[in-house]
Amino acid sequence: MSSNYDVKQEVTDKYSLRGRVFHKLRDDILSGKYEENEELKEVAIGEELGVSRTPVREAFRQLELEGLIQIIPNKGAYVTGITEKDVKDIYMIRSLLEGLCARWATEHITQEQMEEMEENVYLSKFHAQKGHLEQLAELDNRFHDIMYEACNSKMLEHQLKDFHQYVLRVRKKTLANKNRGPKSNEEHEEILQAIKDGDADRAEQLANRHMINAYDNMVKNGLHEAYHDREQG
Amino acid sequence: MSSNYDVKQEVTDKYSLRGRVFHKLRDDILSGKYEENEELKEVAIGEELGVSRTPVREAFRQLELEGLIQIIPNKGAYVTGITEKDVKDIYMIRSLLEGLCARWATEHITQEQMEEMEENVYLSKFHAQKGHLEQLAELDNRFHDIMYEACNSKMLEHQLKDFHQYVLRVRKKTLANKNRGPKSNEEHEEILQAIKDGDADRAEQLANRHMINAYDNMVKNGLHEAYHDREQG
DNA sequence: GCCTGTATAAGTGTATACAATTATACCGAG
DNA sequence: CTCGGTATAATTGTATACACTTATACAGGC
Repeated sequence: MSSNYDVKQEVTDKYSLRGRVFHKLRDDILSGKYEENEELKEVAIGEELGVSRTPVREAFRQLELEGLIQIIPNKGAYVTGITEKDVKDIYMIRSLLEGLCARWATEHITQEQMEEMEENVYLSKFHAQKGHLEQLAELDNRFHDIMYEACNSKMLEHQLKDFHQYVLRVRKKTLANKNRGPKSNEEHEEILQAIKDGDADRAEQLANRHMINAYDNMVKNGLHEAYHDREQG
Repeated sequence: MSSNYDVKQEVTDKYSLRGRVFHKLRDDILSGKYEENEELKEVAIGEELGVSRTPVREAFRQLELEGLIQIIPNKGAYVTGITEKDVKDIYMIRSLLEGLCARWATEHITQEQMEEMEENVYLSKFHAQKGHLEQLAELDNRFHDIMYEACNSKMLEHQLKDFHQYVLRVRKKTLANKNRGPKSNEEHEEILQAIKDGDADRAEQLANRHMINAYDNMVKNGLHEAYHDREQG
């Protein structure tokens, strides 16, 4: 677990060399600039970004914590691969935790958060009709973030954000699917309704199902091609 | 997600300075040598262990990932506090994940793992009768570790081990309670039986309940005194 | 007395030099 | 040609020096 429990710190991070290296490398890994299992060399990265090895090394330690690279002592840092099974496991785990999150959110959500969720769902409908996939993805992320905050548990929030980060690499592919966007938003609306009704059981169940549906959809639409020949035992 | 997905690395870690600093500091924090919110200074730690600041700094980054310290840029590293609510949240989250773990373990456990579990339960009975709390705690940990391995998901295993690590500081207190030891082992036996029967639903439910019981017991017996006046908003 | 600003000290951030480890290339023996 | 070993290079690990940021103390103005 790793990482930053404090949002403010992440901001501050951007102003330190280590922070900048960290964010740059993370973006590059998530965007697929580096191949899986590709070795990251300290000097090469350092020269590329115009910094010395020290901040690079420290950024590596952070990336390892985020699970994006694996550091083998005296050997090197390698971009971690996610197997299909890993993705599946994460979605199953997330399914449970998103459910718990929805339950707690039902009990602790503020008026303000509720309103932002409503706005989110409303806006999503519009962009879904127009086929604006980019905005739809953005709103989808935000919907979940609001719920993470609303659950009033920084432990759970942190966990879910970590997982979300982790599957981001894969998630792009599934959001490019035109059918899922609208369907996903319908489910958001149902979850929101349950929260508004104060029905924690139903909210949990729906959020649970929402994740499983997202996974099922992803499997049907291209997870395999995204990970064709990179599986490991 | 803080940390090491590879066991071999942890071993290797012990032979590097950074690794040694990391393990030493972790043990010290978990054993309560440092107060909550105490500041860890790079030079002081370095001098104490006879190393320079570099490995200390890198160890800090790892500890931050494990959630044991919080690093504030340009200020310092502070031992993180766990509030009562954090502990409660973690146990609720663990309850779900231990349940999932038991379910998957039912589906994937090997003959060898099953036998070690049986031996574990059997031995625990003996030590429970004798009142050997130390051994009982050890076996309790091991029981869960076996299940984590048996679930055949390195993602879930990693999560659960992280959480376990996190509450270790608190857990000591609850295991010192004479009543819980035997009761806990009885529950282990039931879980094992469900796994043996191939009844995944029951295994999940029992493991679920097992965690909640552990938490309830802890609350009744001294969590409060361990965390009396250190809560935060 | 309190507030503010500046000087000093302490501590972290970064760069670099050196040590240790690991990978690579080359050469010789079989 | 292949296998093994050694020398060399490349890369990571660690220590240290310097830069920058933050905290502290003290002095002066109000």
